[in-house]
Amino acid sequence: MTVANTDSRYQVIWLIRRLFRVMGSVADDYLKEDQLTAAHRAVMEFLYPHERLSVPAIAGKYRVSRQHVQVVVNELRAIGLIRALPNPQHKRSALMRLSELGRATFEEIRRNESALIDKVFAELDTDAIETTRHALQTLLDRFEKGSLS
Amino acid sequence: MTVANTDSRYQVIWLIRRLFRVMGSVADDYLKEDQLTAAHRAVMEFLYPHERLSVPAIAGKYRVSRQHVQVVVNELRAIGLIRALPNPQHKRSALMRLSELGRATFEEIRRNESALIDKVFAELDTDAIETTRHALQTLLDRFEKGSLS
DNA sequence: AATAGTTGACAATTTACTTGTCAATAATAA
DNA sequence: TTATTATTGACAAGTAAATTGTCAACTATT
Repeated sequence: MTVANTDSRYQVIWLIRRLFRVMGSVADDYLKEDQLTAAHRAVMEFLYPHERLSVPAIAGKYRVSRQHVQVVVNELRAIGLIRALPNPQHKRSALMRLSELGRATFEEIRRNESALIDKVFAELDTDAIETTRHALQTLLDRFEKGSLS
Repeated sequence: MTVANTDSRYQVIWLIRRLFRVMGSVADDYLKEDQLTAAHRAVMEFLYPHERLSVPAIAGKYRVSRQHVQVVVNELRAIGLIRALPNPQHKRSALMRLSELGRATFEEIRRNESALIDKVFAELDTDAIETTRHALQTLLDRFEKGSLS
């Protein structure tokens, strides 16, 4: 036998790559309406559930360099989507949270995404989606645990 | 209600993004051993099942610019992983296929990936994986059909 | 034969980051 | 307390993987 034949597991990995690419191009279209990038959106995603996080904390969660998150956060502050709160734990490192405008903008982004999600998930039933979600979460846990040890 | 609460469908999308990121950093590690990039690997993937494709044909499948594929293909030819065959349909645009070395190299890459796949999929049973594969394939079809219309 | 489209090559640009450095501030150990 | 070490924000430079633009050589269409 040469190589494990293209089994379902391998295809899952390949599909994730393809999906990311095609999703990226679709998602960027409606983000551009607000002059935002995927990185802006990702930071807002972390802050949306009423989180107050410092820049280094976001970088830790997003697994991206602190300096890059700093730039993205500064841009979001400059256009008023994020506000800084004093950090009782640390005088230099303020906590970030979404402004009212930021929440509204993110919710608008989510509404656009929801419409798209309704379309692309239309053929799949609840059980299949939940199984998929659980499988992907398991994979992510394994990748993160395994690759960083 | 403000925005659809983070349901499974939404999490599936989010997980695909996260997985792509973490997979990329892992995958690049073993590709580097052969001095290859993800783009080289992707082109080889298209050619592996004994396909003979012109550069524009690969670009169409990979959904990447023709010019970029051209560069990647040229590099693969330069290091002997790909060979050009005359194209009966088109004199200028040769058909590309993996060389023996190319096939062997790609199979080696696959073996490395298989070892990793065994680890990360260990906790998931066959049914869950197949359900996930089918769901992701459906999503990809929908995204590709929907976004380009 | 004339015109329009495709292809390979090359260059410039863009995007989304990383890495490096520095001074200011904070945390920790003596 | 003081000395030392680590963290943070700001800025700069570099990088990888792509895109877009252009051109001449070919190929297809009418």
